[in-house]
Amino acid sequence: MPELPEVETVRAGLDALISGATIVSADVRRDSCVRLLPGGPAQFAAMLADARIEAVVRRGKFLWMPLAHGTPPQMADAVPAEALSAHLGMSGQFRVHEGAGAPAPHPHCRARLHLDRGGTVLTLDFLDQRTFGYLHVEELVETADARAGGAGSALAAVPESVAHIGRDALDPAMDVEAATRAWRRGTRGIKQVLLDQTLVSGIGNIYADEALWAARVHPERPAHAVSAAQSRALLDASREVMSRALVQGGTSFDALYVNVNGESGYFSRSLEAYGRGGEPCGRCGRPLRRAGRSSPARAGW
DNA sequence: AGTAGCACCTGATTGC
DNA sequence: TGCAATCAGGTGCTAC
Repeated sequence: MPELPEVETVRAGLDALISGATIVSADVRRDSCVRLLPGGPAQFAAMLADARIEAVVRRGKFLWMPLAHGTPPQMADAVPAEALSAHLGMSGQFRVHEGAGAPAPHPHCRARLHLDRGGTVLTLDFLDQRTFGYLHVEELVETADARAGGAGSALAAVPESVAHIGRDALDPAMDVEAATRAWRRGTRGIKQVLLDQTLVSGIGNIYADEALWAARVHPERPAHAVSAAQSRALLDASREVMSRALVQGGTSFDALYVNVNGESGYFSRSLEAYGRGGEPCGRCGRPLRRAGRSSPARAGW
């Protein structure tokens, strides 16, 4: 499943291939992959036509591409007000084909965008087997934390649907003290809190389990019973394991095949906890016990 | 306000 | 063999 490292791999791949390209047309092959607009998929396609993709940006697991329309003389100070946003859900993928004669759309292809990058024909397919992902065209809005962002963040605005999402674990502008303080409020199990994208974004089921294992904190421990030191250890562990995954995801990446398949195992050999219920713990050798719903397991903390 | 629970959807796997 | 139940999982909405 795509979590922060997988989505960042996709973002970097897309950015290299389609930034600066103009959208010629959009072909929505399954209406429900486009978020509700008053005019439906037709409006979606109309809003994209002739727009130029300025960049590919990410916060947590959310992706978006600020759009510029037309080429007015005063373009220099024109700030994109709109973006094509995307969420990969559980199974979303982007694939780019360069040149004319793109292959027939895959059965899971939900939308196909035709692009032009300086005269080169590009085909951008959005694939999504389980259909939890989506595409959307929406306004960019300023958020308080975007304005307060310190050094390192170029983010000035985020799509409306991302406004409630917290800065992600690898964002240099994230406020560590505020984040760990927020984590320790409330009665929910700490794993639930790690998965709450409004506090710190980007952490999903896999990396939550890995961080909990590394920091030796039980996933069902009430958040208020987690110490400040443990909370910082959890954040550090999340960053560390996601950084390692990102390096591996980034290396095995083919320029024209933007890989998003989080299950494809490039990092799975390194996992200590996720999906390992019943297997021996890498620290103590005792079997890992499943904890909670579909949570992996834990032993030896 | 904070939290639990469910809906959303499809393909693979398991059970009868 | 064939069909039905189960699972997987991120997000967003509703209800308590």
